[in-house]
Parts: sequence; structure tokens; C-alpha cells
Amino acid sequence: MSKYYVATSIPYVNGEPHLGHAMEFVMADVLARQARQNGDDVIFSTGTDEHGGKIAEKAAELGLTPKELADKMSARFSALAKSLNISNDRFIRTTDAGHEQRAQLIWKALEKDIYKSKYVGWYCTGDEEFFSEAHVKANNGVCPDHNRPYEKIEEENYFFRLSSYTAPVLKAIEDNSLLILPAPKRNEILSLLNSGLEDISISRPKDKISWGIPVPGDVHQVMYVWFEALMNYITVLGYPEHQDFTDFWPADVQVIGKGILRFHAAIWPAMLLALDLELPKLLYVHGYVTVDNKKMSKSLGNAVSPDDVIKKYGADPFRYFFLRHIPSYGDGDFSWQTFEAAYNNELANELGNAVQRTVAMITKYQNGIIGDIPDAEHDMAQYQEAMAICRFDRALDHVWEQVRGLNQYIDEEKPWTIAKTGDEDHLREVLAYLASNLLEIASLLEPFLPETALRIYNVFAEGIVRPIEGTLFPKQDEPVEE
RNA sequence: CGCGGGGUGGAGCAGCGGCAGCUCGCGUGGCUCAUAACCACGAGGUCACAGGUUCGAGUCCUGUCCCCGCAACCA
Repeated sequence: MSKYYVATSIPYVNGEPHLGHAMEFVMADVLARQARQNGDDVIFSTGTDEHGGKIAEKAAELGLTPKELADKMSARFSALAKSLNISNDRFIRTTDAGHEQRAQLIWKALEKDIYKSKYVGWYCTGDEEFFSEAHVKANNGVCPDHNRPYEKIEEENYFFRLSSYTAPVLKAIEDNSLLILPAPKRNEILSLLNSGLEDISISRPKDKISWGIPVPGDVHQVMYVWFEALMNYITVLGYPEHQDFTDFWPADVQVIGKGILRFHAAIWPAMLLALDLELPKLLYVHGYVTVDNKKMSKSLGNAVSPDDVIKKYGADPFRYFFLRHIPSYGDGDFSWQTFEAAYNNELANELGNAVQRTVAMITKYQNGIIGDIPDAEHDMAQYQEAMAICRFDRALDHVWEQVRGLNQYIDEEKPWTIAKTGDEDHLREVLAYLASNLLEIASLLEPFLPETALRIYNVFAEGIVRPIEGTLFPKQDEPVEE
């Protein structure tokens, strides 16, 4: 039994969970469920990233302590995972004592590559934030939000010698020992690496940002959130001493959004190399979700809550839409309209109805007795290939080819005609073939639509049809608001 | 010349050198097992533009015009 470790990135608890977070959960869940289906021993981890100035500020605005805010928001994310049927084995929070302690161990282990230096940057006291040279130049030296000039400020920070790791990280990505999918993302990071990496600041003065993990041996500094958050992928396994870490690292897949590619394809691998650890085997980078072709944003008021969609349609339809209709290798769009179309046409009419008509015929013509169900013999190669490279959309396309094929087969064979002519053997054969196909489809669907797969199994698995209560995907008639 | 992605029937996409394809939507017909579902057929494209390579180009090369993302701590 081989070990399989898959992790999502851990969302920052700065805002409410949105469709993009939900999609990432779902994608990673497909990988985890597929691995379990293949008999692997799986750890699937997700969680929340909770430190940093932004959280502290936001908490202050709301009259909460940072920890109270983090608790509240973290719970929202774990609730989302639950309502989407995400099968994560772990849910790590960067405020967990275990993470904080292990992060400090990691820091110490990295000390040969850490040095103290002055950070010089452009600072806006309005934002209380540093800005890059390019950013400042683009705004002609004046902060547009506060209409005051950026100040040049120096502060003491610890730095990580990222520059020393440019070459080995580059090599790992070039020879695909750290595979990055899709390829354009790999190219993007290669070109970044080819231009060389600079050392990065990895701490903040405690008097500026206190909400963070203390730097070991320096009471005046806390770790920079990102630096410490990346460590979750190994602290969750119990680095350095726990057996899970020995057994499950390196990760088989890390699932991330395109916005955090640099952190995961440059900084994180460098940290791992500095720790003398192996790199993840695959970094799968998904795109962003727009709503009605616009970037989700509070000011536009077009944010759609994953909860609303799940409440109305359920977890499986949600999973289905985001896995098949948001391109696995690119950005995609959600709208209620396209969601409903997918639900009605594909789930209800094609799949749901295929199950329904099969059930009805077996019940009507054979009193619900299926008899021997032959093994299905479709060529799964294309499906498997798609799964291997995280092309969930393509994999589902192939499943739906089978669903359509099934409906075509029914129309060609016309079981109702066979029933009239009284050729019982032939009829039994045809209907058993249908059941067999639906069982096969259920198996292919299992990682994607776990509830649906189970319901289909339950109907046909015993050689006798056990009618479903209601229908698989009840048609939704009432128009959705908005 | 910062980097990257893209412009293909009404919409969304595939095709990456050999007669332009898929899904939705639309039209017509068929069927009656079924969730007014299912099946078949059809209409609809000078593949952003201009050059070039080739026996042959959405497909390769060059140039132009648009769109989008990253760069600037959003998944």
C-alpha cells in the first residue's frame, strides 16, 4: 500500500470563504478520494493561515482579539469543507501550538541560511505597509490612497538566503522532479528563476506586528506570515520526528491557486532544500473563478457565497460544476445561469434520467431483478490520463461520453420493443448491460461526486434494483434570484 | 522593447500541418422506458488582421491590432 499525501494551500482568514477556496478544496478532494479508491494510504490536509498584520488590524476594527477573529474565520473554512464533503484527514491552523513550535524548530534548522540585515523600503504610514520600488515609481512617489509621499524607512529584519537556492530549485523544476502543471505556469516560474532570486525578508519587528510566531532567540522579531505559513505542509505531518512525516513526505501533490505560485515554486522549494528535504512531486496550479465574467469583489457586490450554491443544489452539483466547467488548467466563470444549465442538462437529464429509466425498465419488465451483471469493459485510458495530470474537466468529459453512450444504447436497443416481442434472455442481457455501465460510471464518478456514486451503487449493486427515494437530481423549476 | 496567456459558428471551448469539431442554445423529425426527459438530422464559421514558409496552415514563421493575468502578500 503506497502512501499518498495531498495538501491544499491554506487560506488566509482575512475574508470569508469564496468560490475559489471551495474549488481548491474540491480539486484536492478528488485527488485524495481517487488515491483512496486506488488503495493508497492517504493523508489529505488543508487548514487556515492566521497570523500577520492584516488579521491583527481587522480584529482591532471588529473589537476582537486576533485569536478570536482567527477562531471565527477558521471555523467558517472548516465548515465549508464539511458542507462540500471534503475528505480531509487534517485541518491545520497556523495558530495551533504544534505548528508554532515546529515552525520555530524549522527556523532554527534554517539558521545557516538566515542573517540579520537592514530592510530598506518605501513606507506609507497611511497603509502601514511597505511598497516596492516599482509600485512607488508607478505612483510618482505619492501614495494614491492617502495622498502623501512614501517615506524611505529602514528596519532590522532577518533574511533568508533565497538567492543561494536559485540554481538547485531551477534544476528541480527543469528536470520535473518538481513537476509544475499546467506547463505555462512552469514556464513562468522558470523565467523568474532564470532571472535570479533575491534574498527575502522573513521577519517583522514585533513592535510593528505582534501577531506572529516569535523568532527563536529574539524577542523583538516575529516571523513573516508567509514564511511560516508555508511550513504547514510539513508541520502538519509532525516534522521532524513524527512517523507520518517519515512516511508521507514528500507530498504527492500540492494544490494551489495561480496567485501564490512564486511562494510555492520558488521560496518553498528553497526552504525544503535548505532543510535537506525532498521537494513535492507535483505542484498543481488552478486558475481563478470569476462571477458573470467579472472579478469577484466586494465593491462590485457580485460575490457569490459557496454556501448559497450548496444550500440550493447540494454538494455534488457544486463539485460537478467547478470540476467540469471551470477549466482545470485555466480561469473560469461561474454564473447561476450556466450552473443551472449544467445541473439540468447534464446531471438531471443525462445522468439522473439514465439511472431513472434503467431502474424503471428493470422494475417494470423484470420485477426489479437484474440477474448477473457483466463486468464493464470500457477503455479507461483517456480518463486515467486526464486524472494523472489533474485535468478534472477532461476526465469528466470522458465520463459523460459514457453517459451519453448509455442513452444512445437504450434508444438503439429499444428494450420496450424487446419486452413486447417476449425475448426475455435478450432483454435481460440488455438491461444487465445498462446496470453494469451505470456501476462503472459510478466508480468513475466516485472521486468527483461521492454521494451520487454511492446512490448509484446502492441501486444496482445487489443484482436487484433498489429504487431511489425521489430522483438523483430533482429538477429545479423556480428561477434563482439574481 | 518586463514576463505570461489568449483572440475559432449566437454563447462557452477543442483542434496545433492534411476535407473545420464538441457542448449549450436554435430548427426539424423520431421514440415512449424515463425527471416535458431521451435519440437522430439540420441551419450557423472567409479560424482577429497583414505578409511569409509549404504540394497543403486555425495549426509553423514575421509583423500589426485588440483582450486578460502576473510583476504589486487576493485561491
